[in-house]
Amino acid sequence: MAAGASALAQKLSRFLPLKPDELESLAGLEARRRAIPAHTELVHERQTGHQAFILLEGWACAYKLLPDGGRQVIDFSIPGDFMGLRSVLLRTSDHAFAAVSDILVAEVSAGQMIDTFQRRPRLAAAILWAASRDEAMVVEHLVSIGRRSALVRMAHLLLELGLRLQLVGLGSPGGYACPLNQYLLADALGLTAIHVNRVLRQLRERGLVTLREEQVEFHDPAGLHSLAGYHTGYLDQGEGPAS
Amino acid sequence: MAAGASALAQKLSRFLPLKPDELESLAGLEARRRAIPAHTELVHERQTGHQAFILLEGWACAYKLLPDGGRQVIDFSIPGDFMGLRSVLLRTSDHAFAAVSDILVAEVSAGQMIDTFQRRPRLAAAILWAASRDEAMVVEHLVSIGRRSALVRMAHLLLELGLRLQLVGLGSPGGYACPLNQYLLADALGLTAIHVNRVLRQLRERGLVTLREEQVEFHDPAGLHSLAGYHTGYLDQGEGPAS
DNA sequence: CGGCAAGTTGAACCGCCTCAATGACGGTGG
DNA sequence: CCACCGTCATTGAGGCGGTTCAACTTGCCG
Repeated sequence: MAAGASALAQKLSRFLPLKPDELESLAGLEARRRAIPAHTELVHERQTGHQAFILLEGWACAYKLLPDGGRQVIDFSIPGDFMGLRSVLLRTSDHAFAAVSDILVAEVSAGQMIDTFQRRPRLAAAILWAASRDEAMVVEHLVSIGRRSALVRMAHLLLELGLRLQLVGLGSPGGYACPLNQYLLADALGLTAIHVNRVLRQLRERGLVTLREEQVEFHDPAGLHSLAGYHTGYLDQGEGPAS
Repeated sequence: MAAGASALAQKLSRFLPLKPDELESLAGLEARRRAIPAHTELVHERQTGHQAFILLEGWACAYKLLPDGGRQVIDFSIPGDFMGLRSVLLRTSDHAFAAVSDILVAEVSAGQMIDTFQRRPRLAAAILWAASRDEAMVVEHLVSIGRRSALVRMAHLLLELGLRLQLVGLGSPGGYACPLNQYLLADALGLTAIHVNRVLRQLRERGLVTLREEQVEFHDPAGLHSLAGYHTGYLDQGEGPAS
């Protein structure tokens, strides 16, 4: 893989080494770029219009709002992630997207997607693999919220984000830059910001992990894995074709 | 659509009216049938071997087990649902499947799937639409567990199952047959069976809905919708092609 | 300097859990 | 035929995890 390849190209190459013509098609999907400032809503819930985004730089999140004003963050998007791929087939978007930090995205129309899928089946398979992996992450998230304690949930999330970032060349085993504040973490984990604060304190006091000044630092990765009961199976960190 | 068509054919036809040759291919996917008794595990977590199932009759559930013995049900499968579609691309299944009642399934190999996708692009789009819809349901489920009270969660689940069943010709606006016991509901909603019991009692005493002898009866659909803050957008109950 | 967003901490409350027990039902074997 | 069992539903009492409300701090920016 060429140096300087996009985060998405890096990620897909883990599943399937991409050929020059496939990389070219991928670059075509990433051509129509747009910078978006932090805290902007890209897509609102139930928005029609079939287009997806590829996140090139920065962090975003997918979420749903509730009638009572509450918010549930479905997942966080990092460079190399598709956003809104589902709305290419569904009539409307089933959730909203917002920029967490300043971000750079590529807009992809439904037509472009379908065209690429027909002309580049291997690339299509790789993109569907990535989408399946994202789905598996949502499922793991659901399990977290349903059956794990707040402490374990937080540990799990911080570990998962670390692994995902490493796959696209951001972050290291020791930590990573993380623009998420405690409100966002709370809405992701189904907690209040206040309790997130207490949970982070516990993790810090146990010498496991620190989140300070937008930086996550793992002090005891083994201890954290053990606390979180973490196994990476669902992430399928690609070691060649699955089939 | 022909009378007596499979539940899956009924469902897909809502998205895209299927042509005879497409219905034939679909029937081909549903040909290799197998009866499975209740409470049997079809696929265990991290199972390799790329195959999917189409549920033809009965109910099943997808779930993950936790180290502490807990269980989180990801979703329930009803006739016309695919199970394990994701494991066609992912190296291993990211969760387990079990039969809730006695069921009848069709086994579909990864090769068969890929072959059908290449030869019948319209059918492929319809199947991906159904898969996107399933994903949207998992997302809604996540929102429920993360941000809704136990009472609202339960109301939401019972309503959603009702709508899904109606789409494949099972159940009516007044209710439906439901083989789920309180333990299963608890593991789906992130509660204990004991609390499920109390929640069901509340719903009953408020005159909204009853679950007795494997039968759900809606006594006040409007009141239930209002309590659940239910809107059907994410279900995309198909009224013709989306694109 | 004043204002706002984000983080931190304490105290009281409550939704849901845990532990414990009881009842209803169908199946099974003596 | 009935004693026995396992499964499921039901109910009570007490406890804990996480919420709610209410400060107070810190840092940033105009």
